[in-house]
Amino acid sequence: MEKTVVRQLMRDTGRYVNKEVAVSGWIRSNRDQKSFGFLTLNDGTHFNSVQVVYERELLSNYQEVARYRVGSAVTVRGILVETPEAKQPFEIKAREIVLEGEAPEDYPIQPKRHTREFLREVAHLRPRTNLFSAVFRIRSLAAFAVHKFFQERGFVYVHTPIITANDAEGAGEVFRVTTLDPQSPPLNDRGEVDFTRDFFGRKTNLTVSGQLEAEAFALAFRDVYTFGPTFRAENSNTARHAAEFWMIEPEMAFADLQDDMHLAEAMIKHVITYVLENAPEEMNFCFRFVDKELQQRLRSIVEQDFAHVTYTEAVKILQGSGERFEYPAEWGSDLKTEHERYLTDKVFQGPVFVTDYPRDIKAFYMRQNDDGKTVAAMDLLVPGVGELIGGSQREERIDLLEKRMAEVGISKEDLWWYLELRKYGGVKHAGFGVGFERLIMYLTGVSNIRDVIPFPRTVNSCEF
RNA sequence: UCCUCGAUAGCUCAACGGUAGAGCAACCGGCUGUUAACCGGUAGGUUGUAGGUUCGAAUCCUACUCGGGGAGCCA
Repeated sequence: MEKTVVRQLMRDTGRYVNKEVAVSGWIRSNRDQKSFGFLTLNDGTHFNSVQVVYERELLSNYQEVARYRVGSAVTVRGILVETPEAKQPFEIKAREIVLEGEAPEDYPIQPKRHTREFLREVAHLRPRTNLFSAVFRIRSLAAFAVHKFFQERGFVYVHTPIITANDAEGAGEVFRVTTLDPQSPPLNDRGEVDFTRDFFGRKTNLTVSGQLEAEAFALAFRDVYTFGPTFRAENSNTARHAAEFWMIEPEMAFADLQDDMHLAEAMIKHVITYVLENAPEEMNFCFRFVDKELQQRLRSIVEQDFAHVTYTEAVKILQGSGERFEYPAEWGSDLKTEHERYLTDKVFQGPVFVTDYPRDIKAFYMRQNDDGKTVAAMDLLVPGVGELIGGSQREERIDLLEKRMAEVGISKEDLWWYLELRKYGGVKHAGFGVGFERLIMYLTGVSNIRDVIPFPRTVNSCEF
C-alpha cells in the first residue's frame, strides 16, 4: 500500500480516521508490556511524533518489536484511530511492523534530556532530537521567508563570489585560497611567496562579505540582495561567532540611511511573522523549553516600532545613566557589549537602531556626514543577541571615497572597479548585512551559534 | 587572544589525600493503556592527556587538549 507521511496525517486527520495507513520513521521511545506496547515514531515530516500501539495477538513478531531500540527505523502499517482522551490526537494500531534499520545498544541519543555540549559531539544524530528538529526546520523556513520578503519587493538575488582577491575591506581575518604547495611554494626575487604563480595569478581568499559586488549590481538592478556563506578566520571564541556563517546583504540604489532602516525593520518583522505562522509546533517548543520570555519578546517586536538613537545621544544616555560600567562610555570608542545590553534591555527594552557613528571606528565605504566627524552608519541592536544588523549609506562621492581610502591605506588600484561605480552614473545607495545565524538565535532563543548551524565550523573544530 | 570555571560509567552528576557511587540509558525479568511509564535484578570505570609531589592521587602542583561562562573582534 502507499506510504503516507506524518505531516499529512496531522494536517488532514479526518481523511485517514479508521483507515489503514503506512508510515516509516525512527523510534523515539518504545514501552512494551505483557501483551501490548507503544512506539513513539517520528518520520521527520512533522515536529510531533505519532504513537503506535502494537499487540501480541496482532503481530507475529511481537517479541522482536518489543526489543526495537530507540533510534531504529521501522515501517508501520495499521489503522489510524482517534484518541480524544489522550495526550495525542490519534494513534496507529499496528497490523505489521517491519524493521528497516536497526540501532545497536550504543545509540547515543536517549529518551532523556541531553546537554547541548554533548549533542554537538554527535552533530550527525542531533537533528533527531526535539530541539534540533525545531531549530533546523525554523532555519529552513526563515531562509525561505528571507527570499520571499525580497522577491515580493522586486529585489534581484545576486550570487556574489565565494573566492575573491578583495581582502581590503577590513571586515576580518581571511581564509587563504591557494593551490600552491605549502611545503615548497614558489618564491620571488625577494624570497617571498610568489602568488603570481598561484591558481588565479594573485593572492586570493574566501569572501568576508559580498557587499562590494552587491553594490555593482544595485547600480544596475536598483534593489538587490545576496544570501550566502561567508568566512572569517577570526580567532574569536564566543557563542556568537563562527568561521563559516550565512549572511544576507541587501543593497538599494537611490536610497539613504532612512530607507535602509525601514527595510531592515520590515525584513525582521516579516521573517518573525512568517516563522510564527508556519512553524507553530517548533516555535511553541522554543517558547516552552528554550526561553520562557521568547514568545512575549517576539510578539512585542512585531507590534512595536523599533527605537532610533544616534551614537552621540547613546553615549550621553550611557554617561548620564548612573550605571557603573566596567568601561565607561566615551565618544569615539565603539560601544561595548555591556553598553549595548544596557541600551536594549534597560533604556529601549527592545530593538534599537544606533546611527551616525564616529567615522574612525567604521569602514571606509560609509558615507561621511556633513559634521565631518560621523558617518551614515546604523547598527541594529537586539536584546540577547547584540548586534544583529550592521549597515550604512555608502559613500558615492568619488573624491571623498578616494581620500578616505588613502587615509586608511587601501590602494585605489585594487578597488579600481569599485571606484568606477562612482565614476559612471554613481548615485546614493545604502545596504546592510544580517548574520543569518544570529537571526535564528533571536527567533529560537538558542544562545549558542553552534546550535543553529547544522555542522558548525569554529576555531579548532571542523568535525563532520 | 585574554580572564574564569570545568573534564569521573554511554548520558547527568557524587566522592575532594586512604584506592569509585547514584539516577537515567543498556541487558534480563515482571506488569492489560503507556506517553520523561512503573517495579525487581544484572553488567558497566588504567577518573581528558603527559609529567611531578606523596608511603598512598579522581582529589595537591605544572604543562597541554577540549568544553562552559565572560571579554576583545564582528554578523
